[in-house]
Amino acid sequence: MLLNDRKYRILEAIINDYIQTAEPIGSRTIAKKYGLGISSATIRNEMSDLEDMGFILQPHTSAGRVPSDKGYRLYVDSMMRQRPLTEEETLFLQRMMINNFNQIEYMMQETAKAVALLTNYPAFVSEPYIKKTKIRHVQFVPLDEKSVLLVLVTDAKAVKNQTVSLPNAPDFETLTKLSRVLNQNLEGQTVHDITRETVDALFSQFGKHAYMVMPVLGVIADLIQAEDDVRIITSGVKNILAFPEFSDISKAKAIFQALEEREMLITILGQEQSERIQIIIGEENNLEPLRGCSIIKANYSFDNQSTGCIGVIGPTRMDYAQAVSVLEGILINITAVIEALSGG
Amino acid sequence: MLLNDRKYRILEAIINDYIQTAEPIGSRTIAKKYGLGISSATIRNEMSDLEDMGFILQPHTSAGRVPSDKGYRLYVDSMMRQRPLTEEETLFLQRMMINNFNQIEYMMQETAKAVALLTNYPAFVSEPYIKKTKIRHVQFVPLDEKSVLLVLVTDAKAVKNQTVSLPNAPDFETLTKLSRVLNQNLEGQTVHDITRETVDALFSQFGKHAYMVMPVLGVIADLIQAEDDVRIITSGVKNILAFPEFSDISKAKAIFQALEEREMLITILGQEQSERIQIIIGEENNLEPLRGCSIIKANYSFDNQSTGCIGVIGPTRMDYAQAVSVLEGILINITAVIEALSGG
DNA sequence: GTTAGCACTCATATTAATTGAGTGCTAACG
DNA sequence: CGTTAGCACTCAATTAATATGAGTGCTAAC
Repeated sequence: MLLNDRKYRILEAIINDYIQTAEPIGSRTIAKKYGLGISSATIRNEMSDLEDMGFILQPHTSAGRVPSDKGYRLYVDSMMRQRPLTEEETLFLQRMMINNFNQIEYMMQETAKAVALLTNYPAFVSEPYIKKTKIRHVQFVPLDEKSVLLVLVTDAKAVKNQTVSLPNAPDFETLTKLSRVLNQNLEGQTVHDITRETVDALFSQFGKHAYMVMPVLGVIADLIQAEDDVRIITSGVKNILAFPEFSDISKAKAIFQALEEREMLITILGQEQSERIQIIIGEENNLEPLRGCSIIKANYSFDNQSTGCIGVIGPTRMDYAQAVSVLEGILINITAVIEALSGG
Repeated sequence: MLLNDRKYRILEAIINDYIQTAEPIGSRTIAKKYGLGISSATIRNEMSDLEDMGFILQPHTSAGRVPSDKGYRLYVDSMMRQRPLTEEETLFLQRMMINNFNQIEYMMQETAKAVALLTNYPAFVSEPYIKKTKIRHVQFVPLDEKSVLLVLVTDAKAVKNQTVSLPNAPDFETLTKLSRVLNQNLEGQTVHDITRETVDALFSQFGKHAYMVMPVLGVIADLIQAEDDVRIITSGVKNILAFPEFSDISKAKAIFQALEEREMLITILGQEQSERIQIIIGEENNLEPLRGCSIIKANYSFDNQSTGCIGVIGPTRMDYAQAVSVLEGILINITAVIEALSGG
């Protein structure tokens, strides 16, 4: 059952208006505000049809109409108009990314902040996820008599470091040698690649420093383990307070609660990653605490191997066009920056 | 004008009750709930006196009484009873600190989280602050053909790293040599200590890799600069939503706003650091957006050189005893952990 | 000095009345 | 036949009127 042009335009007016005002909208208002050239009575008839079709609904008999999830779905699928980012916005994003390109954690943090700022919705970003992180380089850095810093660079160029406590730490020269030994044996491997033979080799090549082998391998395993966990960062959660939908403190609290729970976020992010940008409207997500919220997420990938996603969450009445535009802009710019920096 | 025992006990009852219920309390309730052995009429007379003295006040003529800032001041200065942390709480804190001792940033983050969790108030932690960070160790770590990772360890054992982009990066051997050169020239210095002579020396000792000197020094300067900035981390800001004082969304929003502004936080933290634990009640702080809030902060120091503070913020009616207990516990445990790890 | 008793105050809760945005239906119109 | 004017009807939200009750201060008696 297709919508005729008039119904289509009326629905469009209702949704646009509701996204802006959060108030149910009536026939008379539509007639006055959106010059469609028909009377309010006609609009009433059409609205009655739209309601039967399930695109809009009435909070109560004497109120105006409000878009339903199905209505929003139609909207995002076929009537929403995206706008490209302004030059300013693009510049802002690019500058941020270039500044933080080498520190993946800051980059995520800053990206989340940027998205929250540009959309005015709470934003979340999941770190690039690689199934099996490989060791690209390990190196000791002297710290003091009883500890050595171990720096680990992964194949995704993430840099991690952790102190290894030892009864007494070797000097700079020795550490340099040991660093070389470590690299010769471990470079290019995942934690699971490390065999008994490798460990044996390390023990013998470390010579009188063999006592270091196990602590060091432990730290490496920990660091990679931590790297293999998906990290999720949120920003601007307080933005939710600006929407009348959450003027009831208990609802606001529920959102805060939800966005603080890792499990919840992972569930959100986990859903299929096929599309470039995915929109989950209202009841389409089946997480109890997030009923009445919509989620927009953009899946990005990195070197064709690590993937992650960036998204925002808001009331079902959120400004989809705006949010999608920003996320789209981020995707484009991430790609651009990565290419410029790694390709150039 | 000293309070007699009876007035003292009545005031105590009022404050304790108000901290718990957030409702003005009347004479009859005090008589019934807190068996002081006197009638409500007597209590009324005493309360009238207490009001004249400025310890309590009446929101309106026919309401009960509420403690004034002056009342709270008396309370925290002389009638509040601290309780030691439970064994569980202590264990929780110590475990957290030991786990994160070597990664100062995580440690701060986790400390803030812990304080927020134990007190149920928003918490903030400022990073240990050293006026002039000294270079303890610098080292190159190979990354790829066009970049080298620079790892910097400061005298506070903070580890920082940043990629240096170069037209073509030297190999491992060379980097090791250059690392040594760098250390010989820079160890123990602050950024301001670096003289023209030092730079000249680097240029000549770097030989054909002299082109690296300026980029490297730039990165070092940046890292130390960033380190010299005070960082402040907050956690559990949403806890504020649990208090009826902030059930008005706009007030909650103001707090969120305030705690997101670095400047504001620095002002809070900046105030005199003489006392071990400092309590700022209501109007005693003169930051407009935080009117009606109290702040409790604990100043810690680290190796007698770096200092910072940990605090919570809440309604003036906050549970001072509880919050002070937790902060006191943290101070004790920080010291204990530091001594155990560095001394042992 | 303490307390019972009473008149008084005033925020809050309750109820009632009013308003007005919005609907659906019907009948007339081009 | 599709469109529209008109009208009766609905119901959340606003306003006004009223009642309630927790609390006070004061006075007079114990």
